[in-house]
Formats: sequence, C-alpha cells, structure tokens
Amino acid sequence: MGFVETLRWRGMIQDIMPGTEELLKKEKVAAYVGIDPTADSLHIGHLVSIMLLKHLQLHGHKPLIVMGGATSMIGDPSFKSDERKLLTRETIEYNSSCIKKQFSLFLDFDSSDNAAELLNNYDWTKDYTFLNFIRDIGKHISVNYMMAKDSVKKRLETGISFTEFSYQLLQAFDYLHLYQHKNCRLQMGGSDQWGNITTGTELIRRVCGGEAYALTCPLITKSDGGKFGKTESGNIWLDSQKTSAYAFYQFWLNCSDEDAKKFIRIFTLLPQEEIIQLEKEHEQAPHLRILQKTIATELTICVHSLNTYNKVLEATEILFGKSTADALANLSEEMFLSVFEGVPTFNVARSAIENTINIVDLLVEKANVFSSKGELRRLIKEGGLFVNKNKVLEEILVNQDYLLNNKYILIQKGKKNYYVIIVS
RNA sequence: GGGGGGAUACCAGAGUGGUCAAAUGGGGCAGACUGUAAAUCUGUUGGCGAAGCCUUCGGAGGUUCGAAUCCUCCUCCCCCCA
Repeated sequence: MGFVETLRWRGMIQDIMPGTEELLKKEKVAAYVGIDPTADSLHIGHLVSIMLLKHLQLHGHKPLIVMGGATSMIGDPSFKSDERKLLTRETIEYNSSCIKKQFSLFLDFDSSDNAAELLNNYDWTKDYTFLNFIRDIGKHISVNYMMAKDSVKKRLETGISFTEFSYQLLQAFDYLHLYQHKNCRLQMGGSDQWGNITTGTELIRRVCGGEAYALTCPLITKSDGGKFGKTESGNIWLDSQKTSAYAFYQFWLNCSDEDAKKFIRIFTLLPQEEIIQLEKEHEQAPHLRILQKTIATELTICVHSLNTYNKVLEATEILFGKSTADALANLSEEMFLSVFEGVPTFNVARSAIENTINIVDLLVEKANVFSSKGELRRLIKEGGLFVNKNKVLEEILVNQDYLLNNKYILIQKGKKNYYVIIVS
C-alpha cells in the first residue's frame, strides 16, 4: 500500500493537492512538517504530525522537521481570534532542544538513505534583511491573495498586526527554501495549515515554476465534542515530568469506544489486518476495551519505554484491580512509590497527626488536597472520598494508625483521582 | 458629535426595591448503572459553621429600615444616526 493510500485508510487525510499521490509513487521525495517550539515538550496534539512523518519514512521518503525558530517569533494567526504572544529567542532555543529529543522516539535519524532531519527556520531567515525579503519574496504574492485565506479572515474583522499577517509569507518562504535546498516537494500539517501551505506551493510556482504539494490531516476531535488531548489538568504531554507515564497511559485507556476506533488507526502503526482483527474483537467484547488497551500500550512503550509501561500496568492493577485495602497495606515502600509515581503528593508534618486530626482539617488545612471544607464535606456526603481504599462516610479522625509504611496516606477522590499524603 | 443598549457566579443567560447566594441551560465534580466507555438518571456546584453568619451581581460613591434591582460619576463593550 502506498503512502497516501495508507493515510487514506487510516483516516489521516483532510485535504490533498492533486498529483501528490502520483509524485510520491513515482519518486522518493523529502516532505516536511513544521513544529512551533512554544513549549519545552511535545503534547499529544503533535502526535498526528509525527505519525505522518513516521509513515512517510516507512515508505522510503525523507522526513524533515522544521522547528519554527523564526516563525514562532511571529505567531501563526490561523483561525486564532487573538494576537499571539511573542516568545523570546532563548525560550525558543531551549524548547527546540527539548523537542528534538522527543522526535527521536519516533523517527530514524541515522538511516543511510532517508534519515529524518531536524532543521530550524531561524537559520535561513535570520540574515535575510527586511528589504531583501519584501523585494524577493513579497513581490510574488499579492495581499489580495493572502487576505482571501480562510485562516486569516477571522482576524481581518477584529484586527491583525502586520507581523502576524506576514506569517504565511514567512512560512511560504520556508517551503521555498526547502524546495530549493532539500528537494522538499511536500508539506504536511493539520488542516488549519492548509492556507499557509498553499501559499508556499504558490510561491514555489511563481519563483521557480516548481511543482510542490500539500497534504493535511483532519483536526482530531473527540466524539463528545471536547478538545482532543486536553483534560481537566491540561495538556497530555510526552514529557514524563509534565504528564506522568501513568496519566499518559490512563488517558488513552479512557478513550470512548468511538474515539478508540479512530485513534487506533491514527496513533498506532499496527498493520491493517491486525487493526481490523482488533476491531472485530472489540465489537464482540467491548467491555474488554481491547482497542483502548492496545493504543495505550503501543504509545506508552514508544514514548516512555517497556520498563515504564510494566510499572504503569502494575499501578493500574493495584488502583483499579480487585486489590483491597489489605493489599495496599502490604505493599512495600518501594512498590508503593512506584505505583504512585506521578500521583500528586502533599507533605504534612508528622506533628499534625500525632494527636489525631479531623480528616477535613487534614485535607484542607494541612495538605491542600481540597480547596474548601465545603467541597470535601460534600464529597464525603456523596460517598466519593476514600482513605487508604476505604470509603469514608463521615468526618473521621485520623491518627498515626492510618499511615502506610509509617509514612503515607492514600487519598482518593471518586474512582480515578488519587493523592498521596507524605508525613515527614 | 447625537441617540440607544449592555456589563450578573466557570460560560451562556434570567432577575428591575425586600420572599436573591441569585431562575434556567451548558460545563465541572460526585453517586447509581457499566466496561476505569458512551448514553441515561440522581445529587451537587461562593466561604465558614448545627441553626446561622460572612463576602459576592463591571468600579467608586449615594438614596433607603432594606439595593443585583433606584440615583450620580467612572471604566469597558455593542448598535444606530452624523
């Protein structure tokens, strides 16, 4: 199956420029996606772009990643309603270096004939003077053309700075540069990038009469309309410092059936037959959540490692399995810590619980697990609070007998939210 | 420059002198059901406490026994006319 065909089957194509498929079948080319280094880690919203490049490389083409060292100094206005905040050079540089490492989890940077390559558009824009740029590049694209893009329309009503308006030209220039220097013939990205990408192909056509292509993937949405990749606590990051491996695994495990069917094709590399087989199995026994588990497993191993995955599984087993309060009490300290790695912790002085303390005072005043006593009392009334896996139905008094390993108290809000109190 | 409308809890949006900690919907949280799903249903959603009290309706003052509600000024937003 060809590259484009593969993507089509996986539901990863929103728009594709005519001729793209033929070109990729005929010859090996380089293709790129741009990444804005706006944070020091990638999050799962970036994953689609990464997978596009992964498939590309698997089909023998050369993946290029372009860090928006220059463009992220400007800010992409596409479909945004507000002016972007400008980042400093130092931040961008630091972020780029962090992101670079994460890419090597997915792409092969060492292969002999189509190694992935990471570039920074700052390198080819930093010495380009303003005069030269508007003379060499700006001359080829009309403002009328730029304003006609859907991506900037929203901002034309409310106002857009010249800085942000010029963004698409800058991105188009990237494409031109890569076309000329890297034999790059294809740019990919999320569907919101279509406007920027086509400005690039247009520029290439006008400057050197070249044919360059565009391919975008659909914006990932959740079946309930919520924003993909966001939870109450924010983004799901690839960096385990920001999102623990446990939380990462849980995120995928908790996908709805409907989303899982979509995600398994997009976010795993499993072959077509296997996915179809898994879908069948899932259909027959949905409660086993085979799809969710497969996605979670594949991604956790890829992003975090097999070893971490095994720990996460263990933790999951203890937190959601049949394990009881007894099992919890019998955990070794080492095991306990590994299970609850990534769970929010709160430190409390030992003196606080030496002479018994009301659970409400402990969790609101001593440890800031809950922000108000009313909230916690409500939770208790509703039967949603657990201490060391035991349901708490009234305002109990806590003392040293509650300590696990003479050091920890496990607090649970509802079924899924855990907090660890460390007494020191 | 003239005229009009508006700003209410996370969001949307009722409320136009006391019965308003403020309808309703969405969202959030929890419970039930289940499969750590979806859908559904229930409860809850300012703070502290047992009753009750305290701080909230853009900001600052004022009228009143009593103001989200009336008056004055200020800030911001929208619309119409010039």
